[in-house]
Amino acid sequence: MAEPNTDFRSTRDRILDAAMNIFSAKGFHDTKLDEIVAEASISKGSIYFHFPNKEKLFIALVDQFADVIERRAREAIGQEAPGMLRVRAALAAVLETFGKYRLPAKLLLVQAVGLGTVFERKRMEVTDRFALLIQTYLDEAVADGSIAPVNTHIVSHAWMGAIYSVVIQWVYTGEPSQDEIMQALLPLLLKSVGYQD
Amino acid sequence: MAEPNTDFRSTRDRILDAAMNIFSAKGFHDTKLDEIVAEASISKGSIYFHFPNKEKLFIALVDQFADVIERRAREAIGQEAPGMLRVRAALAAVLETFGKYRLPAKLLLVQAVGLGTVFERKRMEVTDRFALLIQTYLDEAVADGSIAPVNTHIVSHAWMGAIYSVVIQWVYTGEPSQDEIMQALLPLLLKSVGYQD
DNA sequence: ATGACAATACTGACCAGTCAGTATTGTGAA
DNA sequence: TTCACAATACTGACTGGTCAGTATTGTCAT
Repeated sequence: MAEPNTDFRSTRDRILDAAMNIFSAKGFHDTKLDEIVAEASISKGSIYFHFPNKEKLFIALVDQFADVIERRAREAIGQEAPGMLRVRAALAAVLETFGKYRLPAKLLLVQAVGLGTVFERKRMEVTDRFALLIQTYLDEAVADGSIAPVNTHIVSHAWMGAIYSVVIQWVYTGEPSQDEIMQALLPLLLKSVGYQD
Repeated sequence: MAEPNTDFRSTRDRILDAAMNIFSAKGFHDTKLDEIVAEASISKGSIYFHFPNKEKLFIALVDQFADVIERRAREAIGQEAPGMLRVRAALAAVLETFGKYRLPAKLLLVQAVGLGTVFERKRMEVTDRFALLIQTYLDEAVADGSIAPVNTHIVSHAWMGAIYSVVIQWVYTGEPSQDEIMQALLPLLLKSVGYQD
């Protein structure tokens, strides 16, 4: 009865892949588990073997991607001297990572918004995690005199929002290109705290 | 049989009020029409007398608020001389309006995101409307030399995102205060295009 | 033969939307 | 001013499709 498994990825990974494709395209509520089943060529029972429910499956995807972004940002930072260069490197890493992973970006920035309270908490947690990362290094830059004092809490959230919205725009329309974004957005953000390359 | 109507607002307005309260708190999918019915003290049929379906009711609220914001921004602009002062006035007006209307702000910036294609189009339409407004006056400011040339398309979207995300943060936590936002965010945005008060 | 994993048919709670009927208000003819 | 009728506004019990989650049985590697 069971087809021989000609696809050597584990069932769990195939579920995650298919779920990413469909969730990111159609959103949480408009995605039927049966669609994921079809796309992944697995069985519905398998989903419930690997994940407790639809919600947790979705959140697993969000967490997965949030981890990737944060790891990349931290790696980029690690190679830079303290101060504003670190902030710059982190921003560039985040932008690059969003650019490299369109679907996860859309999942996190669009599809994970506006679902009930449970998801909202998760999304705030992720957003705050990034904002705090930025804020930390901004504070550092203020402390060592790279930039003049600013409300780093507001700045970090404003930056996140700016990045999010330009990335979302790009995810939907493909415009502006990643290059343009990098060349226009990065200086814009840095200038906003009075820093010039 | 019918209770005497001691509430003189029209039924339609009561539906809109209740819908705003509940949609903005719980999101589209987690809001049951029966909850709106209870909150508004009307009948389910009335909703369908005044609105074709749940989706259109939600969108009516979004449109209503988008109109308010745009009108206020245009009013603020009308009283300013051309150039960067107009941009500044529009930003201030938008921020102030978001501040004054917490629930609609949350509806538009959070609850209207990540619902399927229909809503997404509406949300992009609204966002683009604002972004274009800003972009127009930014272009004006570039033309008359108030600021140096920039990619006004990216700038306007980045600004929208920055405003959105700080406002969302404020909607959820009440922090930072509107005053702080005004005093930190406005200069930040203006500085990002090289303009000093 | 046992346990990990997979396939499929099935269930039932849920809830948007319906509709036949009632109430209220408006109109205009006698 | 009153009655007949119409148009509009509102009611709430009911329905039917949907889909997350489950039960059951099957398979295969060790």
